[in-house]
Amino acid sequence: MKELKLDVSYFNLKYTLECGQCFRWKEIEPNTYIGVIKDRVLKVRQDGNTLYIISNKEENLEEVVRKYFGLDKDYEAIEKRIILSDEKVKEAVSHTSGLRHLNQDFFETLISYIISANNNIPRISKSVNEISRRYGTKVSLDNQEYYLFPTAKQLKDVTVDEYRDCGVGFRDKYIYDTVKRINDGTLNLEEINKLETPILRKELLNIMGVGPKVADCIMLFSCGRQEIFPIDVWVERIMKRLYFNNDEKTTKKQIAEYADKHFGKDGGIIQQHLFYNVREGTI
DNA sequence: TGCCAGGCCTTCC
DNA sequence: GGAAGGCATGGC
Repeated sequence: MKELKLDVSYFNLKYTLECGQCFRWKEIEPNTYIGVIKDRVLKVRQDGNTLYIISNKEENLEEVVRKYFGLDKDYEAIEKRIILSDEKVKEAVSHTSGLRHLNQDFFETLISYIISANNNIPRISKSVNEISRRYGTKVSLDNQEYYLFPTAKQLKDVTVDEYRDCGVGFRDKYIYDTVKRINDGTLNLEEINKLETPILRKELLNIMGVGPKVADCIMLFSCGRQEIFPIDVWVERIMKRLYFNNDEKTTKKQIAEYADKHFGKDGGIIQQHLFYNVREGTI
């Protein structure tokens, strides 16, 4: 099996894969992760400024990896720009330089973030993995078996109760309804992905189980809308503390307006740095 | 035991 | 359009 070797800079594999944006990567040894993406399984190791990658599928491997990890995006410029926002952002980025947005599959991200509502990351991972194990295509790497996240078509006969058995809880009916809409054509992800952000957001909000926070995560992590600033309980907490004098009465709307005004088009990546740091206790 | 987790839906005003 | 309550489930 051929190993792909790529030079990177302003890239940190650990921060990128452990910042909560993805649910299907596992660290098997320090700086080495195995994960399943859209159509293949990858083993990725970072050693300094080099990535070493093997996959069960070598076709277009470099292209797929570059796109998934955003390797062609100028993160040097992005980081140098965002640390000028203010001292708090600068402090956060100093702990998590190299954190990048992934470009994930739209459908998988949609379902994963429906599952994320009022949930915790380990359990989200468990549910997504279980849905994949039951209904996804089997692939193998290094004599180990993995499962791709299923397509909507592969899920077309799955019942509400069967989703419940995957550990998704009350979100079972939302997943069922979403899959059904995709299969009957009333929801077309490729089409809505072409829409301008405010209209795309509206379309996502029409999906059962998708509210403002989930819609924002989907747009940021799988639709390339880098200005989006999702506000979950962690981000709400840290924003209140850093920018609103810990005032309990601060609303999400005020936080969103602050982020839009001060972080602008870099909102998404700043949010990721804040999220990672507040959960680690480093800010 | 009770609270929390990358919130959302329904109901009611 | 905004506030309150319910919601599956596992970890702490």
